[in-house]
Amino acid sequence: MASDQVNIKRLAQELNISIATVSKALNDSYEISAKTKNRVWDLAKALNYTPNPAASNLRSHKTKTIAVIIPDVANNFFSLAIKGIEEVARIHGYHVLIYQTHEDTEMEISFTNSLLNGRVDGILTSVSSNEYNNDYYRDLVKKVPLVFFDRVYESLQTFKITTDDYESSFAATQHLLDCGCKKIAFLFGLEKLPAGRARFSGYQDALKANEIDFDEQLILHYENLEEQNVDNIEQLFQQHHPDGIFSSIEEFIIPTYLACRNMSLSIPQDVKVLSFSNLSSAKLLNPALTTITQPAFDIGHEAAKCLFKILNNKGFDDEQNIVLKSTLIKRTSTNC
Amino acid sequence: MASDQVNIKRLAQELNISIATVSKALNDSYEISAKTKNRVWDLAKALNYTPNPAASNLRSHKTKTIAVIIPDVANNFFSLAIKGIEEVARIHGYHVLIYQTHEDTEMEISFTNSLLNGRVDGILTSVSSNEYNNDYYRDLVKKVPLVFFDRVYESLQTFKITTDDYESSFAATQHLLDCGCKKIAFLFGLEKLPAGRARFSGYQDALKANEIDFDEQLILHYENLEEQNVDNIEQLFQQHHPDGIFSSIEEFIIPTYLACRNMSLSIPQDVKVLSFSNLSSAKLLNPALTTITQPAFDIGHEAAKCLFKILNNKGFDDEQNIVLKSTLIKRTSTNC
DNA sequence: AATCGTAACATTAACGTTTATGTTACATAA
DNA sequence: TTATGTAACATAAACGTTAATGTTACGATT
Repeated sequence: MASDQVNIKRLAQELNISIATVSKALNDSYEISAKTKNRVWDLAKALNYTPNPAASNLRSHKTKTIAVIIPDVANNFFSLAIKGIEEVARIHGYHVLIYQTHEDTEMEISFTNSLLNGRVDGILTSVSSNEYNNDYYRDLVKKVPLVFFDRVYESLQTFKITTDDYESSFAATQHLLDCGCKKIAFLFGLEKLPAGRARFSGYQDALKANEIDFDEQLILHYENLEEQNVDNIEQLFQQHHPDGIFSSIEEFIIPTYLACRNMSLSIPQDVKVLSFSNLSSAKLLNPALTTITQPAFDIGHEAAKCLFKILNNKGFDDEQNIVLKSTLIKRTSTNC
Repeated sequence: MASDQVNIKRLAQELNISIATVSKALNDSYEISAKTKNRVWDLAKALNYTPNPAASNLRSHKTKTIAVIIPDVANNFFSLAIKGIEEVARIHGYHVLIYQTHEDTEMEISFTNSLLNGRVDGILTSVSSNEYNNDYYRDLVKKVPLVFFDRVYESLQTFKITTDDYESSFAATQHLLDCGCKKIAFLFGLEKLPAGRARFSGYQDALKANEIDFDEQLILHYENLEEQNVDNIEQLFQQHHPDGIFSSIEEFIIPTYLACRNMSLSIPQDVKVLSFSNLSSAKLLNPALTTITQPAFDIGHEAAKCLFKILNNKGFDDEQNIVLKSTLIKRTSTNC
């Protein structure tokens, strides 16, 4: 585009040395004398040389690129996680590719497969909720360095970064019970995934620990349409009169508040509400919402660090589960 | 990793034809007979062949990759924009690289420069707020297909996707005036960028149109610390008693609500508040917040479409400004 | 029948690196 | 002295594509 592209051949010609020497000098090889290295470095800087990534990748099988595969970018949790990932990648001089699956396992697999031809050095993924597809990943982890975060598959030979879903869910349920709730509805999301099931178990076990019978009727499953969720929640109230709402995913918050508003139920007087959430404005809601907040940024940070650990050690038959703690932030919506 | 890598050489051997024929068949060249193409395609599918991106890129100078450079991923506006970009990219079979500048122009330029060696086919960018650096981009747009969105530099020979900042700002100010406000404070962000200045002008001109004197004292500049902003807003109230707040960036919302809460000012009785924002929970705030909402997803969508227009036409000395409309959503925070 | 055009392939040279394998010159060891 | 080791470079072969150029066979044209 500008004048002739500057590559190592050009540098070699100008310095009257071989291109191999230039390459090794640029890579700071021990084979090259300090004097020659400096000549190369100086000229490279003067001519504003940057190596061609395609050529380098083709030859060395290193791409300096990782991929992040997630359900949705426009989500408080995932955008924070990406932020964490991106920071670690930048420190390592790596590039970050983003793919959105829209909770569609088929698309997830399609994206993943498109990365197996050497486009990336590794993959960070948070799996889709619409299906549980352990088999695919069982093979995949053998083919490419892969780290799961938050939404993981179990018993796979790789790194998994999660949060203490069970414990935080138990604690949150206990908090509702402590506030006097007797009939706590559970708004169920991520049902097919370990994360969702752990949250559900925490809820169930907290009830059991307090000798409260589990009531199937108080479980509401997530639908993709916001209005549908509002309707469902209203129906739940009309039929079963819960005095507490435990929302296991952020997507239920707006429907819950809208339903309460529609039915003139006041939070927390008539019903106490809490939810898993990374909503920064939770404290400004009407009323301020009690949340179980996952350390989204840290999860991304940690996941990326694990991936680079694999990339540096080569041996990616390592397995490790890292569990970070979520925080229960008590606010007005669960005031006693 | 698995068995021998499957490449076109392997396909050629198995089919007993030349690698050139395989390559052309895979690319559906007119030179190859239908029969041969089918043999190649069938075997390629059978062996699960996917072309090596590095080799293809090295030879053809096409990367099937675009870069998105933005200040921050964990931001409602930008994450929605990315979502729009990613969708268009997927339709075109392109990959998307993400870079965060953290509002730092130096990092922005560093990222951008690292992409000029053929790593991407084009760049989408929303520039940092900490500096106005037209010069750099004046050269850049000649070197690489580039599309600006939302935060643009003016008078550059390329595509720019923006929103009607001036008009929506004017309308929002008019709305506050219509609700009876006499002293409207302006919370100023993006001051160095055309977007921020247009919002400010819209505010000023609306005042002028209503024969209200502009008061420098009612302007508050954004600080990076949330608490600092809270303090500043409280001070603003104590010293100048505004009856309306026009926040030109989303980041002022929480500080504004907190300041009002701290000072026991009730919205909208004591002061009416509105803000530029893509906060999905705006309607659930206490009180529900009137917003000027930018079509973030559409902006990303449109920006990506423009970039692909450039990539397909080759001629990227085209210039075009596309202006999308923001929406003023009136809610309780500006009730009369 | 000789010529030409062209469909359908093959040969081969890139693209810009990295790296395995030479090749020197010179210091050191035997 | 000769052999040996090694520092510091050069040569050349990959990596897996694409594309410019060659080749062949065969039907159409004159």
